[in-house]
Amino acid sequence: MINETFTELKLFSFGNSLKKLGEAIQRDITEVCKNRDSSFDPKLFPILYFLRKFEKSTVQKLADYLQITHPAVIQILNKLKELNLIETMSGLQDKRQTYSKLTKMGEGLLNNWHELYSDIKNVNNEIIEESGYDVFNMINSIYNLLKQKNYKLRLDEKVKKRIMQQVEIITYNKKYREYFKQLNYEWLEQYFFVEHEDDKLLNDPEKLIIKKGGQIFFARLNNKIIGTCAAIKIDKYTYELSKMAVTKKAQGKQAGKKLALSVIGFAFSKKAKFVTLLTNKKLFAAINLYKQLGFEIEPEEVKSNFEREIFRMTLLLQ
Amino acid sequence: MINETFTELKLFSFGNSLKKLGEAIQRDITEVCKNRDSSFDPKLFPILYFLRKFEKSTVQKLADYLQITHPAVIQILNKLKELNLIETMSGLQDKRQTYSKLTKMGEGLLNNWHELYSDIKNVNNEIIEESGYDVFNMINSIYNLLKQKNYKLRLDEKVKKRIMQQVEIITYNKKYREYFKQLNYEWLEQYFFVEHEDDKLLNDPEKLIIKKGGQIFFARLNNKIIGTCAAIKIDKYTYELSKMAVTKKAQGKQAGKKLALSVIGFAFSKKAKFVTLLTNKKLFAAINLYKQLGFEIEPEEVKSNFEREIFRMTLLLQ
DNA sequence: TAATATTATGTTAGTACTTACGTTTATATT
DNA sequence: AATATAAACGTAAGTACTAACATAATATTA
Repeated sequence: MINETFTELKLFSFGNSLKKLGEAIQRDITEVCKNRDSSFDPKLFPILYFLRKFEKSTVQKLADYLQITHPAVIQILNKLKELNLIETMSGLQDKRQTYSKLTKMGEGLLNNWHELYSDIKNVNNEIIEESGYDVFNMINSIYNLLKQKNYKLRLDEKVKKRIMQQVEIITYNKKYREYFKQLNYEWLEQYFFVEHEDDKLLNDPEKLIIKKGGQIFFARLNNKIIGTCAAIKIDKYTYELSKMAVTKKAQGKQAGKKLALSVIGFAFSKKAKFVTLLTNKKLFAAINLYKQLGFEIEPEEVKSNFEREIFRMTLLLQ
Repeated sequence: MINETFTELKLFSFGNSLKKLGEAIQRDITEVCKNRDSSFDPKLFPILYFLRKFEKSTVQKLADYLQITHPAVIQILNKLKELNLIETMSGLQDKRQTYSKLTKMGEGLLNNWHELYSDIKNVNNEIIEESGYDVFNMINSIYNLLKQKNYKLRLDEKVKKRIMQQVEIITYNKKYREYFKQLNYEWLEQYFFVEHEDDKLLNDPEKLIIKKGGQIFFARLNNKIIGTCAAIKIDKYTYELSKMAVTKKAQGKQAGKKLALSVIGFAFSKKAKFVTLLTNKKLFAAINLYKQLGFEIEPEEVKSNFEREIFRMTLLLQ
């Protein structure tokens, strides 16, 4: 029972599991090294090794190749300096740089350490081989996966998808009429102001939208109506996506996308050829959504009787 | 060129590589969570989750199942307490224990977090699946390998084997005669004192050992003689392993084992049936070595003319 | 039953990093 | 040439742990 819990949690914190395993191994190595005569410190080794191979190096170069931050490098370099294993000098051409190189003592120590270093490598190799897993390729492939598409993006996608699944779309029903008006008022008052034309439509949607062959959709999340959108019939071939409004509290939950998709679906089911809409230049998020769904901006800007800087977008249904 | 260096170092510090990968993933998760509305802290989650499932728990139980140390648990519990997410009470039967359980607020928060928790699990799962590696089994199998035979043991074996390979064994030669005496004096003076009987043998090994069909072996490491041991012929079937001495500076380098093996090999090549020796109760390390090589303690303790608490061990050659 | 060992928790200090920020120098842009 | 921007390094402080120690309660054993 407890093990099940643990397995579940492991998937949640598998980064931590990797970290802990790595730490356990490093701890063992450090402990073993400490108890040997020449007090080999495995933490210091990689930098010394690198300096032997390349004679001298700047801080940044060490940080890059050891894949640690530059303060970490500096802290190790300071220790090495205290132990007289390296010496540092500032760069000749570029005075910002600090070059480090091994002292005679450092080289000597490195030679002493070399055999223990090999032994440790052999033990690690033995463990990896015995485990039967290609640990290095695993590490690399996970690194690369995260480089291609970072964690944030992956999680954002998952969250959006989940929320979208939770949002239900329902069609018009008298008892929701007030929501149609309220949501649109909230939206209009936020961005513009409510005009007579709007008012008429919002107060009698049944007559002006439904009875004329259109439809009104509502988005529901946890039994609360959070958004609405209308499909208004223009002619046999054309429906207008209009009166899209999502309450501010529920933004980012993909309700708009789902509502728009419902309108498109409705038009398609009526065998229409076009879905068209009017939108305003400043509604960036909405415009992006429409583009994502395949709407294209009409070349000629339209002057409407609403006092807004608006233009038309149209989707061609196959 | 640099990449080669890096690959070599990676094998040396593969524990660190694992650790860094794990850290990178955890950092991403923590960052994403911080930027969400309800400031979900992934570090706090496992304990809350565990407490919901089991209602209450002691510190130790949490530490065991989360595989962290108890101070780590306490530090997280303190944070949870500050946030009023848990409350603690000391155990009723066992007053040493401290039980923690969720508050109403903790439960509520956990419910809020639950969906994001699932999303994170899904992302992790996605990454693991995309990588194509069975990461969890890998982690487990490495843990188990280290449980079966810990790192220290593995490394000790490697070091011993390497050093043993470096120690050469050579047979008697006039120019080494002084070493035979010196090394034994050093050893005798450390543990006992040099007696007349010893002195005779050490001063004329050629006459008293070699000419009587025995042999004297020397252990050489980096062109320095570090140990010696004699095979003294007792009769046609029996050789005595005697005058084993390894300089203190070179102890732990398996020279003793290699010398003993040389004596056994010598006796075997002479078609002997027994190798026997006298040793003292207080020489634990030596006794262990002899046991390891197959020597068995003779049941009756022997009174020798040396003033020591000694007994005989014998190896039966097949 | 007293002495000793073990267990459960708490505390402190250390470790091996990190992030955040500041300073100096170099490079690009206007 | 003046100025903005960026890079390299250094420092300080934080983080998420650990090891080591201390203390009190409980269990075991002579």
